[in-house]
Amino acid sequence: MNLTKTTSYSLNVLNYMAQNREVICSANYLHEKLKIPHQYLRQLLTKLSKDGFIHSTRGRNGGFVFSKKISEIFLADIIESTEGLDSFNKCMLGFSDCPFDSKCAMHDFWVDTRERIINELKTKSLEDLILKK
Amino acid sequence: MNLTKTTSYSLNVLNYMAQNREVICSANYLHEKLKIPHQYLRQLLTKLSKDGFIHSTRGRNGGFVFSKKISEIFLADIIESTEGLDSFNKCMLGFSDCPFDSKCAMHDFWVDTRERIINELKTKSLEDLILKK
DNA sequence: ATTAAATGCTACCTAAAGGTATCATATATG
DNA sequence: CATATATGATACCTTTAGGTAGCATTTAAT
Repeated sequence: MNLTKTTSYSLNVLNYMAQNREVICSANYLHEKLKIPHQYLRQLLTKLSKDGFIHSTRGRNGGFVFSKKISEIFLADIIESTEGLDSFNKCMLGFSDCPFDSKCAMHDFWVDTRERIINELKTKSLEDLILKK
Repeated sequence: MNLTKTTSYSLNVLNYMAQNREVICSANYLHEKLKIPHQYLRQLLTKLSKDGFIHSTRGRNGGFVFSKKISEIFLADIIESTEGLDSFNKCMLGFSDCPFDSKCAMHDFWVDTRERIINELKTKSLEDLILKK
């Protein structure tokens, strides 16, 4: 009942970059700061580039910067790109014969709860995560 | 952000048994009814026996029956036995440097939400899942 | 130009979840 | 008793998420 490690890594990276926008972050730099496995981190960064969150520059002094305003990057967008949000649209108990439309004993509870969570993730942007100093 | 397949299988089995308490369910019978992989299902049933939810009888006409009242088996108990409930006690975003006690931007939201979920799972028993006919 | 330091790409490795096969043991029934 | 049908136990296989290695390409600094 939690986000995948890969999703947490991605959120962690983008959160760090949001808190430190003055620096161009290379994979190596982020690896040292966040202790995320180096090569795996590089794959994630390439994916985040392809998905349009960040932009890469190659060569010496290269690295990654945001390709759009951090107030326009919502947590749901990031989660969607790494693991999808489909799990919220299913029966909470994972019953395949219990389509989300029908009413199992958990239905009303889960409709309400998942709406709260989805809403939170869709409205909370990276900017909202910035720590007040 | 969902329960593991193994947990869903277990919930599905116990839910079926709760709805059909008149029959002694063999692994083979449950396999045919629920389409859960036969041998994997047998492992799960053995585990559910060891964890005290059900009781097995061997030999011809053997199978599984509940070893306690289904009003005393809560969803949280089942989830705890298959995948644990630890994930609820961690930072929602999975940040290892964000202990759950401290306050990241998701803190208040997650404290509230996880309490609702945990409470639901701890108070909903298998009896509560029984379909009114 | 050469080199150092960066990303792009891609093939491969590892660990864990999910799933299979099989032998041993128990028991009801003919 | 023999047999069919159960579970117990355990070793092994498969798939997927997570992680590594290394070559090609790009670019800044010397």
